[in-house]
Amino acid sequence: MDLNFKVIKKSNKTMARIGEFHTKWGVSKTPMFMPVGTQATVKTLNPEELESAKANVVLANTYHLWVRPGEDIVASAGGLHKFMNYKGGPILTDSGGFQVFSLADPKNIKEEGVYFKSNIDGSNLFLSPEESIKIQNKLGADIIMSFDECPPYPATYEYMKNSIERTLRWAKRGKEVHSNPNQALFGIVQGGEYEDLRKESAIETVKMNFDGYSIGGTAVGETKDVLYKEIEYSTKYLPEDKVRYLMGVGDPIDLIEGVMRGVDIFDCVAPTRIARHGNAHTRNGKINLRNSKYKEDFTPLESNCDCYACKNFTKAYIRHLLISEEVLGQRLLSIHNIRFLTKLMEDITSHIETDDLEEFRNDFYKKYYNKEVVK
RNA sequence: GCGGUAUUGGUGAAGUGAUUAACACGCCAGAUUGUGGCUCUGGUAUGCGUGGGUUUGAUUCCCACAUACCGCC
Repeated sequence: MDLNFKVIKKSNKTMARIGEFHTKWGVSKTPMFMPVGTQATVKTLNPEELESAKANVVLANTYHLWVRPGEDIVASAGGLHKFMNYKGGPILTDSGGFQVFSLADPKNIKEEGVYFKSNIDGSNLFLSPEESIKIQNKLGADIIMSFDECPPYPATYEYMKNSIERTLRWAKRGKEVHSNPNQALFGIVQGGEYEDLRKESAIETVKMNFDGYSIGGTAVGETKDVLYKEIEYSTKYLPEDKVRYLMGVGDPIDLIEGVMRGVDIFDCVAPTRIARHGNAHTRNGKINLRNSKYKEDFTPLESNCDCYACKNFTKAYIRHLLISEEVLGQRLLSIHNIRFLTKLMEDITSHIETDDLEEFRNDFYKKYYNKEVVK
């Protein structure tokens, strides 16, 4: 399915752009951050809370839903949206590629697919590109991903070359079996830190004419310099009129840098994971609410934030909840962190409008890290 | 009043006549990037009830005192 992506405004200074795409859930505006709901739920949050944090697209994971409860059960429920009662926007499913590679022994990555062990009971499982797409067809998300290999970092040039070529063959195999016309299918660019491989991967993937393009294999341990180059090496060879999705990146500064390099959408577990571990993003940096200095701090996480947590609760209370292991603490921080990133994307958008995103970046960086941008 | 037992960090406790007093919890701090994770990694008693004594050396042995608990009158 075509997402009818349109670029509304382009920066004259960077590759940043404002755009929108369309699904039956309406218009989705980019640049956008998508929270992750691996097991058909954004951990600790209900759909109303997601909407209150201005989430639009949410992610779910093919691997997890395949092993439990199984794609047939989700299909019987009427698809992911009905199963999880999410009406706030589109759902995107990851192919399972990333999970499989964290569970598989590298030598069990074969041409036909990947052999690995279940994280639940250790049983032997096999996932192929065709199977991944078929599962995603049944799960019924609006946007689905090709089954790719997410190579480790660092990987040798030889390894990476073989890997991207296999990922290209897998993309083709997946596309051939894709049978749900209501779903947009994305291809995934790989190639690690090697420009020529990113280029080859991008060009060959684009030739297959997907509904959008993902940039994968990033944020796997490389430095930020390398990450930004990987993004550039990829977006450079991707078409203007298709959505570009940088997978797994969610550090606030990386979102800005990504947009400046032409990325439209991002996802990341970080805002919800760090929330569950007691951390909150603020414009003045990340803070750990478990720290004793917040014991008597009766101010909100951020005084100018419009999220439910900031409008109703204090740091001292949230700290108390976290220390007492009350789940509301994790929930309030999750709401705040998601809203922090969706608000960041709104600010990025307005600075593309005024075409001064670099200044915004510098200012944000200075406040968040309490230092000047290096370079 | 007499007898017995006990007294180790914020808590529950282990332990030995002698290099850094175990472990757990708590507390303090850090990590976390297509979620195998309410997870992981660090730090946390200049001190073993108080005062004496024995000894080369005592938290560990002895004495007194204090406190607590349990018996008995």
